[in-house]
Amino acid sequence: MQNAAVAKIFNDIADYLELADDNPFKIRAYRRAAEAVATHSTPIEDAAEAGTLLEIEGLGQATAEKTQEFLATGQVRFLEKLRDEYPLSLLDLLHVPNLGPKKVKQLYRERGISSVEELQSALCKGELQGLAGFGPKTLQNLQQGLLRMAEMTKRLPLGDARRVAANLVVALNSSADRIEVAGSLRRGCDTIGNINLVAQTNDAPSLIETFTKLPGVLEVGEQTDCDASARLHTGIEVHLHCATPRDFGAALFHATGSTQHLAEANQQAAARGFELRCDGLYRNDEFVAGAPEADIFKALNVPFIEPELREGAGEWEAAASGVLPVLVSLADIRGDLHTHSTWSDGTVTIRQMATEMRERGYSYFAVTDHSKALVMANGLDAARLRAQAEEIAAVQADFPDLKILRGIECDILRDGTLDLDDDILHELDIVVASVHSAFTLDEASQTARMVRAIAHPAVDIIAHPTGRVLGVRPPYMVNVGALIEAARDSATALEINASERLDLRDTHAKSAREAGVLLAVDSDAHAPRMLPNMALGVITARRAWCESADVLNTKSLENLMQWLNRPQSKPL
DNA sequence: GCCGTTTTCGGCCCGACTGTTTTCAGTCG
Repeated sequence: MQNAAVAKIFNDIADYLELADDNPFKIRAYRRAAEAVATHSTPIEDAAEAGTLLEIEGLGQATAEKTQEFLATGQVRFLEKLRDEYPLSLLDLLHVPNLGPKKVKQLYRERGISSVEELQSALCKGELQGLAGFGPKTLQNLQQGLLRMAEMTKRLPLGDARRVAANLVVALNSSADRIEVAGSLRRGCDTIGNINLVAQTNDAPSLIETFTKLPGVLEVGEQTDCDASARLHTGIEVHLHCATPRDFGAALFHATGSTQHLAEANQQAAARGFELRCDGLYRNDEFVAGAPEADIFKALNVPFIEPELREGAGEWEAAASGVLPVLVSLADIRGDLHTHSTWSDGTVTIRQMATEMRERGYSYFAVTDHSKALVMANGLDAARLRAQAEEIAAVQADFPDLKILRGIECDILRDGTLDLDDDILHELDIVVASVHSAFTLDEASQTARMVRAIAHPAVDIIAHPTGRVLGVRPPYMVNVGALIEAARDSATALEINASERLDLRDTHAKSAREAGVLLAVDSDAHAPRMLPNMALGVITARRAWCESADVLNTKSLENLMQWLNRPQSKPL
């Protein structure tokens, strides 16, 4: 499957054209082509072979030919020519926050800066002082941008890490009896520093050799008889630990962590007269349990603690006193309350989305396109929103078992008022409200703004409440505690946005749940390929100790409709 | 560069914000 490789070609071309200050619509066309290829559900080489590339929306004559050329020769001459003009490392500079194509080009032309490292060095040495357009504030912003980028690129977002790990497991599966993902990835942390794998095998040396020779491996680190580390081309480090059938469960338990959870596990074991070693649970030097992992909990006479709870945050006490939550699972999710269509910036029609939702087995979903303030996303005003109602009704007629809720993702304006008038909001089945502007307000203003929106009687859900995008943007400054209080007082749900954000994050979601605030786990899908992200949101909800009843969209349609018509205690 | 049609050209993605200016360029969503 070459879709990702072809998409990268088009994105690189778009980056280069941006540097060259080319026609912005041409650049957009390449980005669209990249998106179209990346989200194409079958291998692009199949379409190329069948001669149906032009049938893919977003691909035209030029991009189809370049796709063919890449598949045939492994390169695209047009891109090679662009590469001759600018060094490859220049593209990395485009990803520095606060740095766009114009300034990247200026830095390259006037200071010879062609990489992130060179920019860092020039900033440190004060070499950019006096450069036109680079005043003190800009230099400070660049310094902060570099810091943010360094922090973000060190860790992989959960979704990306899961894909990398899944590929590794597939690649190694035939060489081992069994392979499991462990570490922070198994616990479902929002970002992952390194990937831990535990394998069951009787031939560790040969598995380790296979592992270190995988095509994605950039450099091999330390090795022992049963452990190996390697850095992948993507920069992420992978640890492989080999265990025997006898101690596989203990190895998985230890590799899963967290450090705090393991420290408490040792205390718990000791208190019961056991000793927890790397290869199993012992009593008086006698092996008691080592596999499966669940046997260790059984021997300690506590219920199994789900990996998402293993953070040393009270899970051992809860287990010992029999009050561990029955965590929400993906199977509990009955619908998706935050999705987009071609009416705003989604890639598929309401009908196509409905088909996807039915395939996922949902009983309902909400069409929540952007509101008019988000001009770039072609946000809807009241007139278009009313026109959309007709299309929803028409599609609904063909989907008797799937309720399509009429909704909006309404912008919360700078002063906390909503982007649309009350009369149109009250016509809708569901109102999701969120912030897409003025991220730099101070904490008090941002909090007041959002609290005002939360208290609005028409608002049902606050989407991505802290505004972060994993690996892209940190949260804005806001008092989450105050948001939770306001949400509780007005019976407003807070979202765990499952795509690219994981916002609310686990700890905040836990506080919300403890305060009695309902959480909505939503995909915020702009394309069908984003629907499976729901799993990431559910993992985050599990890390927040959520049971099914804590999550709004586990409700049956009937109960959901009842909740949407709830009386809100606080008037505006 | 893609797309749709009024069909081989013209429209497509625009406004807010910031920092640097002294009337606006660059970046971002």
